Amino acid sequence: MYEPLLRHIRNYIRLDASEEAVLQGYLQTAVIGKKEHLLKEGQVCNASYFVAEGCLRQYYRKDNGTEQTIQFAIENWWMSDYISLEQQKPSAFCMQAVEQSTLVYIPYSAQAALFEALPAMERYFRLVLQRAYMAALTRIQYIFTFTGEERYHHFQQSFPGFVQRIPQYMLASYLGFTPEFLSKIRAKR
Amino acid sequence: MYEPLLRHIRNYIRLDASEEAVLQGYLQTAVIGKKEHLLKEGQVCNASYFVAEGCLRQYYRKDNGTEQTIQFAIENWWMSDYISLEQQKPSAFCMQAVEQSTLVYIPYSAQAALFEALPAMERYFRLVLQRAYMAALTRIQYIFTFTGEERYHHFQQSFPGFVQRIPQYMLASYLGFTPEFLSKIRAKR
DNA sequence: CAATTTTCTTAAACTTGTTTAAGAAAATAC
DNA sequence: GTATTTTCTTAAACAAGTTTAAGAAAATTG
Repeated sequence: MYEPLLRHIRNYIRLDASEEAVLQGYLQTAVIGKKEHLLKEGQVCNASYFVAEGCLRQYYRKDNGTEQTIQFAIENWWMSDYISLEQQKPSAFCMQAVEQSTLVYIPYSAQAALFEALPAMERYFRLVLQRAYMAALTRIQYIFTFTGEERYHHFQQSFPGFVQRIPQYMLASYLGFTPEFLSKIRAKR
Repeated sequence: MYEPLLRHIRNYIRLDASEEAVLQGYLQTAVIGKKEHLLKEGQVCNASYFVAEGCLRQYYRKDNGTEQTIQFAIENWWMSDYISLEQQKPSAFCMQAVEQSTLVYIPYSAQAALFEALPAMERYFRLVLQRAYMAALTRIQYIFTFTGEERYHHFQQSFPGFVQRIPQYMLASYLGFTPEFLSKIRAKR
């Protein structure tokens, strides 16, 4: 169950077998069903989640009532609302399973002790966050550089197969347009 | 010269006086004039820069020749292309001083040794990157939730005075629209 | 301070994507 | 396996923001 995460960590830092055992002492696992929530707006986020299998999304509700997806997390991605987590304040976001998902997570209550016990994990998360940050900037770049249609085709090429896993309205909002417009794009082909 | 950075670090971790002295051994400072570049597209990024005074921006050139600003860094912000830095590959971005700026920076050549000498700095950068990542996600949220005009007014309220420090075409591209449209917005008042 | 370059403004025609509303197709629940 | 809910499609009128082009105002340079 922990193996996907351990494999991911090994790409960034070296932990010996005893350290990996210590790490597992601070982790929890969970299987969450489709459409179940890990976090609802107004709640305090109390863990960082690693997707071992499945898919999560982070979204919020706009004034007009529609849901705006701001991120997906597929296999080997971490997801959390780090602002809410770090400051223990209510989140503006929701986190939901797009499909049944297997998660490994660090409860907020265990986080500080984990970093004390295994300082190398600070580096791991520094590098994970560096990547996530750069991915977010790249996304901003795409939003400003390409039209909605171009972003859709690019997404489809970058994550072939993934488009089939999620409802189109979620993808449309992630790409920054309406489901109606996505239908229009698809009708062209 | 190092004081603004040391003050910033003290918000996140504790370093004693001797550790702060060690830290300074890995840092460099520079004063850079308006419009000078720290990085041009195609070059490998070779440092992370902390703005002690002044303002930097990160941008790239779109196909149509216009410059798209993706980030500003004002006092107490770090800026780098972490992808280019970490992988030592050519950057897609440019980094430029918007006004004369005083910088403290970590040369890539010193980075690994700094983290070995002061592991607490791993935590500092983990937290700095966490914030930067969340700021980028919040920005994506704003882009999708508000119209250009709303984003302009919101930016003006969030950073009063800053709007006066930068050319309008830079702000327009940061906010995701043309300078002509910004003129239109301003004409309304 | 005169000359040059950079930045800002205005306006009309145009493009991209939204809104509204209705029906069709899939998926899920009972 | 029928009923219900969820998701997807179509189309027309509309809104937000772009493009093009020209001139005006500021800032910078010599």
